[in-house]
Amino acid sequence: MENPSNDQAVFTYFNEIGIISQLSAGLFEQGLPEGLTLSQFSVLNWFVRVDVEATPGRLARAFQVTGGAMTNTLKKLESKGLVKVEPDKNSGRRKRVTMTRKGNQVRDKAIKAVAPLLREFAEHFPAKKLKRQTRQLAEVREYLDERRY
Amino acid sequence: MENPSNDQAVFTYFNEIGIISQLSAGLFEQGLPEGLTLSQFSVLNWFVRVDVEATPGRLARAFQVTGGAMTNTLKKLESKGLVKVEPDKNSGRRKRVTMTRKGNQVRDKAIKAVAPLLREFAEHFPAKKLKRQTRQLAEVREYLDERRY
DNA sequence: ATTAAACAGTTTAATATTAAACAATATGTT
DNA sequence: AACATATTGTTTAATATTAAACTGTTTAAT
Repeated sequence: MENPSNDQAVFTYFNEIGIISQLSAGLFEQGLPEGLTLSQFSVLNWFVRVDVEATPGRLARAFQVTGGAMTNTLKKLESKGLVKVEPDKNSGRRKRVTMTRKGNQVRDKAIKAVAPLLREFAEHFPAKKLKRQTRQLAEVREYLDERRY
Repeated sequence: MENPSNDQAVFTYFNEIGIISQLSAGLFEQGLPEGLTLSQFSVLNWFVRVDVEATPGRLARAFQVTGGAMTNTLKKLESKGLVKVEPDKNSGRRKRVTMTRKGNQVRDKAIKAVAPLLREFAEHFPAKKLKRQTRQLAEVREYLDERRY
């Protein structure tokens, strides 16, 4: 063992992250309407924040999930009438995903539903601190993303 | 909307955490021996770091998972001969979980297997920075833990 | 033009997790 | 002592995810 205590520090770090991921996802989903999962909500939110249309592959990459997982998420969203999935006119293998009006409404409803939770959290962890942490986390996320094959 | 940009900051924060959790778990598990999952390894590691024996409930609480999840994890570990699960002599409803010698060996092997990954990570993110972040994360984790019902 | 390789998306089987129902045991109240 | 309640652990059904196999389409090389 070259430096086991450092190893332990790294391990503890990821352990904390894992638990927070689990707890926060649970808290979020409790509040979401229409039986939305966090993944489903995230896709809806993406359409507001990033772009009005996407391919399944682009979404899968954006959320770091497999294509299969995104297929499943989009199917659920489509069956709830929240997104529309059409063949791409320019390419026979791509598809074009867009959010429906209902999708937009449900997303707004979801935002309102989780707002109190977010506010409460923001009171305990001020925006400045949070943003600094987010930057640090983004570095780690980018590193891990590049690190995998 | 009272303060949507703050809401978005909180959401982004948890989003980064979720992705890191996913990526790091994946990287970890790729390296682990005996087909160990991260959960299984974490339990073995716990026996080295925290205590030599435990009840299933104590472990479930330590890792913030449901009892059912821990039952499953312990069954897998038991079937691999890495832990022993016995009835508690003092209480008919509790059980006593301990790590076997093989469990100890496999844990050491696992530590060695992931060490290069941890070292590489530690080079990019120095211990001091990491520990500061870990403290901040622990605050958030504790808050979320108390926050849920 | 053929053919091989890469790419986009889906399907399948396996699995870890959760919530809820359940069984067994212990604790506490009267 | 009897009975209600709480605790501990397991089981069950549902589900989100992954890896791998598969289908269809596009691109590139010869």
